[in-house]
Amino acid sequence: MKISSVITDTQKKTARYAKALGHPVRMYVMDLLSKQSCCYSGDLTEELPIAKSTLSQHLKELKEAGLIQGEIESPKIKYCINKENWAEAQQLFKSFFNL
Amino acid sequence: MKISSVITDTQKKTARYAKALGHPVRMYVMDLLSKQSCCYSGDLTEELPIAKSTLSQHLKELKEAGLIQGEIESPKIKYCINKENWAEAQQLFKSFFNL
DNA sequence: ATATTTGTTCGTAATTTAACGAACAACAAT
DNA sequence: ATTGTTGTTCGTTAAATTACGAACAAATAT
Repeated sequence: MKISSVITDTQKKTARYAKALGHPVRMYVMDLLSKQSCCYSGDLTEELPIAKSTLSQHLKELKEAGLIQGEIESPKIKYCINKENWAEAQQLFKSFFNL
Repeated sequence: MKISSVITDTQKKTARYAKALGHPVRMYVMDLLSKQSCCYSGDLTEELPIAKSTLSQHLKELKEAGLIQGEIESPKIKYCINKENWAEAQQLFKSFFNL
């Protein structure tokens, strides 16, 4: 798969962010974080009707996509938006959608 | 407690569009269509280093997500952006990213 | 009538995603 | 030292995704 020749890095980056946002739970989390920038994983577990292990997986994906980062506040973990990458995603989608 | 009770329709819709855009090939196609609104499937086959059957699958997904629609211009098929849904997606991401 | 062009569908295979409960690790509180 | 809280990791399962070539269908061109 030599997509690299035709598809630009920008398109690949945008697709990567889109993929991370392509699930209702992850969209919910990012929607929340875009408004308050931080939240506790425990709060999400209470709100969302999914197993904590499932939530953990979704948070991991958002982390790997670079959209969030976790800060340890024992015994809790505070999840915050990754401002730098969030700004990048913002810019990418802004351009993509001609906003 | 179902997902439907916590996660809004807006979030689900946005996630659905995001998912459709979450692949480099589909991002490439939509990026093109956002600029010229229509294109021939055959042109894409030439440009992209993937089998035509694979491309067909990706186009089908974009169609099912409501982002594009095909018009028969025998023997070719002209793919066009679905303006109504594209506008919706634009709006959804605009709100989501606070643009 | 036959061949060509165009794109979808079929059959298949490998990989990824999504979900759960159980087990585990880290740390606080008792 | 033991208990409780919090969240990750493990093991498993089912379903979806991605990809390909071959076969097919529809329409045009020869």
